[in-house]
Amino acid sequence: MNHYLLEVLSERLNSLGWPTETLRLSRPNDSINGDASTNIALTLARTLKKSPITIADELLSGINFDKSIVSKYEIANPGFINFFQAQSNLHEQLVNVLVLGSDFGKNNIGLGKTAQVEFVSANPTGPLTVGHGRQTILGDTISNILEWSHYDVTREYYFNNAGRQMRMLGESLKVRYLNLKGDKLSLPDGGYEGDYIIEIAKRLLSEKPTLDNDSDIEIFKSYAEENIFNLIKKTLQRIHVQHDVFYNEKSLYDEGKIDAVIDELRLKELVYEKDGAHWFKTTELGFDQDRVLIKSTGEPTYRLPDIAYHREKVRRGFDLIIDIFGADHMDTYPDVLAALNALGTETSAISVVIHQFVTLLKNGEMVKMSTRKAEFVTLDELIDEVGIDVVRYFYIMRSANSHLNFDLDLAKRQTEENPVFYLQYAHARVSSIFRRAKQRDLLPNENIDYALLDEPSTIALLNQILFFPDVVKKCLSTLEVHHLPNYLYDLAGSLHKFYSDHKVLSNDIALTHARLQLLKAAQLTLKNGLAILGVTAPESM
RNA sequence: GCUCCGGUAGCUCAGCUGGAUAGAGCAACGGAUUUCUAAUCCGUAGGUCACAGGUUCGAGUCCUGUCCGGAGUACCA
Repeated sequence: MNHYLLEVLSERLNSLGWPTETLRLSRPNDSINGDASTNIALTLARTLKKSPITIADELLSGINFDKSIVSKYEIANPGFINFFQAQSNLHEQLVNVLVLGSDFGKNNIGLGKTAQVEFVSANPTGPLTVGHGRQTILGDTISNILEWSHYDVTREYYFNNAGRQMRMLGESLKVRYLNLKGDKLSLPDGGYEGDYIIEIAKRLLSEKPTLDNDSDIEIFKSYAEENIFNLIKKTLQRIHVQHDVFYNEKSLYDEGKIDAVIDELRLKELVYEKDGAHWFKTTELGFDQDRVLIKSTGEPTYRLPDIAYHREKVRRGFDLIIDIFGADHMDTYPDVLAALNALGTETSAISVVIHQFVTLLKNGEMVKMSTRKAEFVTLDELIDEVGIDVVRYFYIMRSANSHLNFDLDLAKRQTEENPVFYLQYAHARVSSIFRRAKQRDLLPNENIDYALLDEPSTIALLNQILFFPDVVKKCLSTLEVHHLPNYLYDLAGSLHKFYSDHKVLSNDIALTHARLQLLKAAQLTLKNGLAILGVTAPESM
């Protein structure tokens, strides 16, 4: 109906010579105000110098609405125009949903386009923590939304296995290894204290028992890296997150991409030397302080490879490039974008999604998290406690802009009053009805009398179902995926309400068939939505 | 100091590009089950949308300022 309304309304506005820019339709909060509403008369009042009511009158008087689409319209104070959708039109759309089936909710916005989503990107220094979890699920869900919009999506994990951190990791493993052999060495300053290092040391000892203090640190480093990466990948696999590309920062060095960036920035006179370090003249680009690109030790900071990496992403030709960062990386990307712009690289394809932190509450107290000090709860532990579905749902049910309070104790004990179960239960209930229907040989009927679907909670459910594609589009355009779980929760609510209002399988065969069609649509919408979230839609619970 | 995010019911949070009487869940209280799964449904109660100005027909939503909480402001990533 909305398409139709926008079309006839703008046509009428044009013929009156009135501006159409502010023409919008919205869904009234209260269905008493119709199924669609426009404030066009209010917005035109000023420029036309007429009362909104008069404008609305004039506007509507020249339109003959198609009765099979718009059953009724009215002008409401102070000047809204409300439209009521014809039920037959609603029922046509229901049929359409059923035809689309598992494609219902998809759109073609990304058809023929490519997208790259970079997320997780944790360096292999320790297992994924509860903190990484948010980004992991956020990135994967955004990727799913993109795929639902027919983008060709590359999920990418960017990592760095060189530098100070990794050396420290190697040192830490070496110490733990030698400890196992009886050596009383203690961890270096800033070493990794986690027990997982000891586990890896044990494994290394059994595989290569002859290493000693003089052994090449490289052996320890690469062994630690390999083991930790396997750990990370196993965790990702558990929650069904699969990256297409693991991009090693090192390749940027090997292929001369890093040198190219610094050379070109130097040519632009945006780099200077001070105290033995190479500085990026960001003040010249509008920032309040300059940044180090290459430390006095000769090692680049993360900033330089980040610039090279992003430049490379743009070169790879993606139509859409999405970076998922935690709030702690807030400061890094403006510099990177500024550098790219200075280098003449187009940055309009790049979007950055910043998510706020996850605060973990344990026994009502905040747990401080640090990988190095091993003060953290791993993502694996969380999955063990609450399960994959709950983990995936919890991480994205809230806006990425808000801090996420993850109360561990609550999450553990809450398994029965969890929103995700509310959703799944709705799906299972419907499945149960279909099992019963099958037992009674209520097979799909070709002549459905959709006009029988006219009770309030039925119409409400149908409207809710039809809203799904818009929600997907909203998630896409805003990259805020929490709208989806919120929507699905409401959908489940409409479904539960319908369930308690109406018995589906009854002696009224015609009505039963009509309701089964509606349920089929509701079920597939839930299923499609849950699929985007990566949450299972159980047949029974 | 500066940059970014948040401040909405006792708690955790929604609130679509400004719209009509600000909504859920949890917690509290009351009700519904000879019925397709009660992990459900219905009802009651709970609000100065941090505060103060501004913009306009209209502001939780936009602008300015203040206060509170968080993140950053590294030759860590």
